[in-house]
Amino acid sequence: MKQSIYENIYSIVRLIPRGKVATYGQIANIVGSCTARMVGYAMAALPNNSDVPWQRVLNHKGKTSTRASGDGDIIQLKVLETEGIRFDKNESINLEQYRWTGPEMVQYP
DNA sequence: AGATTGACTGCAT
DNA sequence: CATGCAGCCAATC
Repeated sequence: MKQSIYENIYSIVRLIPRGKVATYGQIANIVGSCTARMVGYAMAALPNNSDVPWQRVLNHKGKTSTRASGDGDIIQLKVLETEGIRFDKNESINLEQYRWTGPEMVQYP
């Protein structure tokens, strides 16, 4: 089937291993043909029962960015804790520690 | 076809 | 690191 830009983004997000997270810009960089906004838009269009671990996608601040500032992000935090990710009191994580470098990318200094 | 918006990022302050 | 402004591209009206 014709893979839309969304499908491309979803494929990348599905590749994120457990216990790792990626930023919207990172996903956009891996896809290469979209921007951070597209990733966010794709996530927003994602159904609640999709097989895409959208919760592993955070913003550049290392915090969850859901549409609402209410409970939506709370669910995300809880799921990520189950993944093995620890959040600090500010509900943010160490991006340097949990940053996913990509499906075939290596860690850069 | 033009204007608006959006689960963002980067740089400046 | 927080806040503010600009840039980015696609979807929606």
